Amino acid sequence: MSELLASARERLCADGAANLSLRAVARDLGVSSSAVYRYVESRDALLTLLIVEAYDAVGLVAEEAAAGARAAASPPAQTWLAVARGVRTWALANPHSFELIYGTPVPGYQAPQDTVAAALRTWAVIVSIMLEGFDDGSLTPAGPDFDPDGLVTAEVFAFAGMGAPGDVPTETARGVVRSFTLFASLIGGLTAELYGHLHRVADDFPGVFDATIATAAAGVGLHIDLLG
Amino acid sequence: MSELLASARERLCADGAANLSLRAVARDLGVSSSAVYRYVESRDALLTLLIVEAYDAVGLVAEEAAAGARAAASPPAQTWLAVARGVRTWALANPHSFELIYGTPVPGYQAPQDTVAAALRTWAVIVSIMLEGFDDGSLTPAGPDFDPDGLVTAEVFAFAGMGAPGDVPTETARGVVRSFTLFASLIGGLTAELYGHLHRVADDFPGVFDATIATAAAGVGLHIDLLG
DNA sequence: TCGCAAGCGAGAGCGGCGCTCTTGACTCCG
DNA sequence: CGGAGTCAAGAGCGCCGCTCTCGCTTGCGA
Repeated sequence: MSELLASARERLCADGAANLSLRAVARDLGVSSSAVYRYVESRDALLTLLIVEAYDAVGLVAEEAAAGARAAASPPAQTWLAVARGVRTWALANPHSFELIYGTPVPGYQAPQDTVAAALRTWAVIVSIMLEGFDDGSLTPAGPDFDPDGLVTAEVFAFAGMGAPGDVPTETARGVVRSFTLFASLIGGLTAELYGHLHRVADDFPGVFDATIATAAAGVGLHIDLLG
Repeated sequence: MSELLASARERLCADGAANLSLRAVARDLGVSSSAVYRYVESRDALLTLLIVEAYDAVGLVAEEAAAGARAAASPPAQTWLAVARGVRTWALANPHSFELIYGTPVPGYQAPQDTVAAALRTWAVIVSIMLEGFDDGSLTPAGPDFDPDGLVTAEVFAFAGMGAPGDVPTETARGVVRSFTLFASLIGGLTAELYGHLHRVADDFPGVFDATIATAAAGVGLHIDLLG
């Protein structure tokens, strides 16, 4: 079973998610195609396993980057930059895994509950950075005013340890909503780079990525220093 | 040929890009599968045609939204909001077309020159809004300082009518780089919403989208009024 | 020690796919 | 009337996901 997953990972790296073939994995293992079905229910189930692995991998990368930055006493803004750079490095090294989770969903669509827990790890890192910014007062949003009521689910506030939505100060709730911009700029920036939308547009990809992340973060209120 | 494209569009809407089958299109047309190869070289070539159509469609939507906002004498920030909302509406109505251009590239990768011209339409809209902001002085970036030298290609400055990179003032060049954040937040926000990353996180999808766009735009220097 | 059940893999087979090649019908023009 | 060109159909190749049946092995209770 672990051999099967290893072989599938390899195939994924080589051919991409769309071309991942159960028969090819079976051939790699020197086994008949039907034998694979003893271990995995279907091709989609195999993909789901790889999706969970990918979520865990990117979550781990984000956690480690954040921990490293905090160990160096970085302010929240620099911690976020470190996380974003870490995720980018991972995505460039594992483009097919990135596709798997942030690209087009392959089947009709699914999202079994297993994937949700793994996906939360990255969100947790973002939330923790926002909270850190609230606490040390370095969070000074340039972002717009808006009414945050009803935008996000109660689960999110509970997840961030803020209690019921009614108990959350308006400015804090706005901060939570704004944190989506961190996520969106990260996914969007990586999508643009990996899928060729910067072709003939950007020359210095890491530089453009940093600038994109830092500009979006400035709207959120995290002022990243790119010159230091 | 036009019937073929129409049928392919229909199949795309129904089944998605990954499941678009040349044989199915042929069946819809009441024609043998081999007959389709008279008109289109391969499945990928058919997809490329649809990709160009999608780029043109989203470009047109963006242009019309910008024109409408300008006709109403909106400031650049509100024009950008109108464009983003227009693109979102289009993406929700045509999710498979959105996937085609901003999702995972289906084949190895290609990007024939045909697609580049169509893709530029959307960039042109973004650039025009930025220039408008420069001109009327409403562009006040909260974004970080960085050295913009060498980040973007000379083509971009030429495309924006700014001449050679050496002639562009540093702050203007920074603005051009920052405009990538508009693009990234748009793609990232839509990716997150369409591909289920806001599941159990956001309640009010249009509201979260607006807030995301406006927050990122604030970093760029376009201050969108969401309350008015 | 024997017998049986459970687990496992191989192979054949189904329908569908992209794509190619041959064959035959139809049209147009010298 | 006859050749040339255009077009579609059909068969066929190798691939895919998936199912089913059939043997082989293993292990365990009698």
